Amino acid sequence: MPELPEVETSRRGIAPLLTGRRITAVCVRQPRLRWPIPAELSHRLPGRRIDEIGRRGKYLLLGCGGGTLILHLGMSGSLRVLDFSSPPGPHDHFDLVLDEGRCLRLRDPRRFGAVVWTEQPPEQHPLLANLGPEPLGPEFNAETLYRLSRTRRSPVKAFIMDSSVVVGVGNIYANESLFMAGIHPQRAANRIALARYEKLVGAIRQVLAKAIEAGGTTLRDFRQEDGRPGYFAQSLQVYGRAGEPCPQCYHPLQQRRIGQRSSFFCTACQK
DNA sequence: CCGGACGCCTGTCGGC
DNA sequence: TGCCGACAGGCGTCCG
Repeated sequence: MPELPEVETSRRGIAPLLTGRRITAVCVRQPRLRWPIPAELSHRLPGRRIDEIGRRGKYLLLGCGGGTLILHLGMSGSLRVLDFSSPPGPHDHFDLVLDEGRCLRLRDPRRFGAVVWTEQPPEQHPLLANLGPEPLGPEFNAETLYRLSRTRRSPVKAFIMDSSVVVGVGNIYANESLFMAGIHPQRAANRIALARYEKLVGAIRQVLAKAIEAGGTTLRDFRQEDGRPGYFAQSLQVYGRAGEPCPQCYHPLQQRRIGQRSSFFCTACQK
């Protein structure tokens, strides 16, 4: 999916178009996503104003006067803002219809995404309550990561993809960050020194920030809100590049499954 | 508490 | 050309 840079790209794209707009209706074409889209949305949402568009990890938060619509893009979701009259595609499952004839349209071929409504503070919702720090925020630092890692014997790649450790780092950016930090993805998290976590924290920050600047990574499904792809795919150093020469040392890049996810790395540069 | 496996879906691609 | 299995950006849940 959409990892943090793609979700943040979506947030930045839709925010100026949605903030302050009034919701007039909800259009559900396929309610069966990760969880069923609640039927109550059709009478809870119309009339509300969208006050702000936030993000927590890979969750988008549409604050609407007293409640929050939580959106998740799953593996294949994307959001567009367009005229409600434009014909929906086969995987356009959900529209938030706005005043002035426009809508926020969720497309999600694999339907691992989610649309959830809560009237509690969103950070208290069970989906968000146990999330770790934002990787681009001040609470994400090497000391915390190091301390958490001491009891974790699983591969460091799985460790940084654990959303209770840090949010937003998915398979692409975990691979890229570990390459930049020179750490082998399979190394046990508790066998990495503090100094190397310093480097890893810097790498994660830099990779995510650059990817946001590029509008995210489009492999197949992801689109920015105006339909353009993200352009970070051309900056990927190792993801999807098995057999190609390492950008640092020209050894062929390796691919291996670690924790059920494809992992790409250089055995010469990453220890 | 931790770690690993599974399932949810559709689309695409490579091999035979 | 057609079929079939493997795999794809996530993550909640279950089990040992």
